[in-house]
Amino acid sequence: MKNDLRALVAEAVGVLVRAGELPQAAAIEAQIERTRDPSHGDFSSNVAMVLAKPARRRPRELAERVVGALPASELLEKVEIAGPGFINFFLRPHALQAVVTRILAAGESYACDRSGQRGRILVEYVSANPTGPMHVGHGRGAAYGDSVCNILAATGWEVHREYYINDAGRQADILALSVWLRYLEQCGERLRHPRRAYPGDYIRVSAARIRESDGPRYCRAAAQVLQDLPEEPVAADDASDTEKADAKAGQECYLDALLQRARALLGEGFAVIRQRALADQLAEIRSTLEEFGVHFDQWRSERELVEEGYVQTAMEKLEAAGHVYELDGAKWLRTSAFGDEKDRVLYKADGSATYFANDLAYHVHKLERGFRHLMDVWGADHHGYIARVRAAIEMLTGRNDALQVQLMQFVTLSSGRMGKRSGNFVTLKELIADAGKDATRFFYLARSHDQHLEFDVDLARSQTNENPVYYVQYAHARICSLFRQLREKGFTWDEAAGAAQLHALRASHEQALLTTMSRYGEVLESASQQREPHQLAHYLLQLATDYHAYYNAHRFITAPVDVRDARLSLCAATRQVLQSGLAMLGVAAPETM
RNA sequence: GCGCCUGUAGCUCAGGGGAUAGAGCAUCGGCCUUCUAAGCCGGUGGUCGCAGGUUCGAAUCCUGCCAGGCGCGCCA
Repeated sequence: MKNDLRALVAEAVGVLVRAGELPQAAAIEAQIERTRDPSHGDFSSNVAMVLAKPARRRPRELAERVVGALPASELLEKVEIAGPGFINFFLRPHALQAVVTRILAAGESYACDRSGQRGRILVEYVSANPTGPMHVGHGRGAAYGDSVCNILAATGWEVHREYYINDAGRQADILALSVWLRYLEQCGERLRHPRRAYPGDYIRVSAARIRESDGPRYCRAAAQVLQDLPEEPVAADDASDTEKADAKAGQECYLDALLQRARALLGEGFAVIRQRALADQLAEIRSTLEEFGVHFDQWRSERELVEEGYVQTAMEKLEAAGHVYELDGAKWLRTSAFGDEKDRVLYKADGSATYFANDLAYHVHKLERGFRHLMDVWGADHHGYIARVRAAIEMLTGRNDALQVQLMQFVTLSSGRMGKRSGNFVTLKELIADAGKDATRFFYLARSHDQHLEFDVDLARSQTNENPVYYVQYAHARICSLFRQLREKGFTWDEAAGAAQLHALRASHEQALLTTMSRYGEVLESASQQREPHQLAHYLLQLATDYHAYYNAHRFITAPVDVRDARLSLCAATRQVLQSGLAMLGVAAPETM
């Protein structure tokens, strides 16, 4: 509908351009917008005000000319010029009513384009390290990524959803070490758990599982483990910042020494423990995401990517292209030549690859698989990482527009629910168990991802009218209930009669509801282009508001026969849009509440 | 110090060049013998962080401050 009007205005402007009344290039600026105030019609255009200056004419006078050049359209009731030069379009009631027929005919595919003709896009999201349970920050990226994918897939994109498993590198080693040290504890050895090792109870669980299945095979005497190792440095509470930084660095060194010792004492056993520990964490992550209704087409292992040679190939190409140099024993990538603020290390002085080296190979591999568009969903703390990945992609493919990164701002929990001690944070699983999948997803998605999110746990878990997610779900359930009542009372909804009676839907509540429903496609498209599911969440709240108001103002089952079927058609169409929109957010549309 | 995000009603947030700035919660007052009151109707409440600038028009764009968050690793 918006596009129809845009075409009309463009045509009128074209006529004026050809008549020499407007400059050539001006036409592109024309905008059509929904009005805020119904007295301004359904849509308005600012074209006359925008073109006034280049045309050297007064806005209202120009508006007259544009309106005069407007082709006839059966969509329009009237066109008015108002305010400083707005052209306001009033739709004929029929144009609005027809949306009901279109929705009911299209069903769940209403306003959707599932052709995939816009191209293939690979969306990587969550990708939480399998070194512990998912927390509430990961949940935001999961809900966002999943919903954006739903929206993209409904607006012409062929979407591939991927989770990158960071199962190589130092963090995975530290996980393994942490599990092993707990395992030793459970074998009766007395060791102090390192401060920078993973502290959570889930580490003990993994350790116990290994002990149960493999027995004491990996047990070594504490004295042997700690032999010749220095004390772990500790900074006092009142230490200066530099002292604390020194202690932290020392603790990392201590951890590295322990890692080396673990490898020496365990041999192949260390890799076994690491794989077991990673598998445990990954299983926990998978089950959490399953509960959250988040699915992936592919889980891609960093370790496998390395083993399959993709990193090696990428590094050779970068070296061949002369982008790599050595300094202080490390291999560096000249990313600063491609917009990064400094060069980055690919291989550390100890010969091991950085996370960045593997990750850039992964991104290039994504492009090689035929995805022209890549989207990554990251926490805002990874902001500084964007430039180097873009730089690497550009070095290897010549493209600087391939990767779009969406940053999730931080999540905090309301009312002091944040766990204070590390390893004791609130997990996503706990949040879902507490507030429910639907409320959790809706709360995440109702806020712009650009905005720090204060998650109101008490509100999300409350089963009262204060909780906004129920407001939308209730509108859907209410309509379902209406049709149940209809059957119970021996009435039927005659859809054909409803279609023929649509002209009866002229009440202000009906007009408002019809207008909101006709916006669905525009909102979906905007949410898709902006990658902003929260637009859809807000739209659904508005749609529910319009429906509840309508429901309270009118009767349906007991309405006069000449309007009853039309009203029921309107209700059925509303239910369809609610259901489709909630599906985009991954929130259930219950039939009863 | 540099980079990114944010500052809008008491609280949580939409709106991100357009017409009198919106919603939910909170608060105050109405509406259930009739299809779910997890609902509806109405009232109170805002110098859009501050100061300049651009524009016919600025909460929105630009600059500078102020405040908060997050980064600035041979961690991932």
